[in-house]
Amino acid sequence: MKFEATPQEQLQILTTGVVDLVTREELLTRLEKSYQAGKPLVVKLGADPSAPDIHLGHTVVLQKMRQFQALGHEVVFLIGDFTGRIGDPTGKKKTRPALTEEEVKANAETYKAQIGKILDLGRTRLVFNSAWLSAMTFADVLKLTSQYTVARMLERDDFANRFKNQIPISVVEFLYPLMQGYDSVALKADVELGGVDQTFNLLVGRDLQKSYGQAPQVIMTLPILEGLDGKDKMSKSLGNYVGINEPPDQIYGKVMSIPDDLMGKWYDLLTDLTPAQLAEVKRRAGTEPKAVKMQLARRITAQYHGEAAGAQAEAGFEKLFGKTGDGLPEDLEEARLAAPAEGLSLVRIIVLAGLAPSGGEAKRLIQQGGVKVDQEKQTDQNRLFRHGDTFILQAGKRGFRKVILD
RNA sequence: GGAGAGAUGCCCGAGUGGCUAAAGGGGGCAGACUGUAAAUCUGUUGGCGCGAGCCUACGGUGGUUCAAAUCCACCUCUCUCCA
Repeated sequence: MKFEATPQEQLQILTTGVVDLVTREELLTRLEKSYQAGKPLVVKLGADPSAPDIHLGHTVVLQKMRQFQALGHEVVFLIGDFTGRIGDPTGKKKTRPALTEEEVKANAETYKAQIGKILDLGRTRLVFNSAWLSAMTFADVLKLTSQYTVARMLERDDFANRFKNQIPISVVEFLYPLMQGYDSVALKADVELGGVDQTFNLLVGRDLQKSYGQAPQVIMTLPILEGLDGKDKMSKSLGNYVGINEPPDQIYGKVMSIPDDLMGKWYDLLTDLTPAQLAEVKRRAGTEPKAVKMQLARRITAQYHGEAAGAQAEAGFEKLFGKTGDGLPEDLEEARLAAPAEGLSLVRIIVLAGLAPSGGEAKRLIQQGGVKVDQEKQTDQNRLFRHGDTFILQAGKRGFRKVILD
């Protein structure tokens, strides 16, 4: 194949926004060779098979993948199903259950549907590491483990800290980086991408490739995106994430709720503004933070749902929270509930409508003044509603339902 | 293999026989204030029940007791020191 961009141009594009690059020279050399031979580079990205919800944090790396792809390289999306199938003992009590083959497949499909919003699926290779890992014999594993020392393993921050603080480290955990590194060997990866927290694992891949007689992969790490709380990295388990599959209103609203200090970074990592535009945005952030944040929310929403949806989400937001709005969301989710003859209490309705996980929680919401029916604050948790009643129920800041009692 | 320490609610952590659904902190949620921001203040934070109350819960199992997170036995797991 032929490449449009010269190696130098490619290098320029690919290295922007990258935290660590090991090494720049190697990358350039590979790009040159690939350019001359008309042979695309193999670019690897690994994914956890058990958490198929792609969120904005993942997109930082995926966007880099797309750049490689757009330049004509071969991107490989690797699903680490092997570890998923074995189960993960590190979680102590809640030992992650081993995923079945069906679950892995289902998750892979979910991934596909989502990464398709960013990558060109037709030119993305989807692979499972069980393909080679499950075929390894114990002797193969020993050979693999003999390539690394405990001291080197303990270089990883995570391990070093736990070791120092006397927190258990399972021996299998030492195998994970080796497995991940071996994936690079199996794929003959030219480049591996990951978040900065993956640096150690990516470096292991380099070492192993050398051990197995391959040229070591170039590694590129990208910044970690903080989640909605502005403190921790965005992750599903912390609940501070924005999934790219979420409805427009959700995405818009969630983005609006991030701390101001985070706006700059989100602009950097999640939008494709030019450096000049970014500078302008950051300058304005100090004086008109709300407008700048709304623009951010709109842009991000539009990326996954289109411009129209972005604009609509913004209008909905204004209606809901703006000074001129009526405090109601644009699209109310309906909850049709079957009402018995004696009626249904407010508490039950809140639970049945899915606005609270338990009756106790619903009562709390009412007691704390967080529940409204048709915009009126409710104080009687036992208030009865009957067959035929229709009203707008609000529980908490964000929970709205149009309730219809049949 | 030997000796010792430990396992408590989402997390950290107090609690050594009843007053303990379990102090305190963090986090979460709600309210006030705002820009669904931050900061601050207040409240709340196992489940069921309108309620009296009932159920579940302090690593696991069994036991002592009118009564156990607390005492005993065994088990599981973790850490430390020695070998």
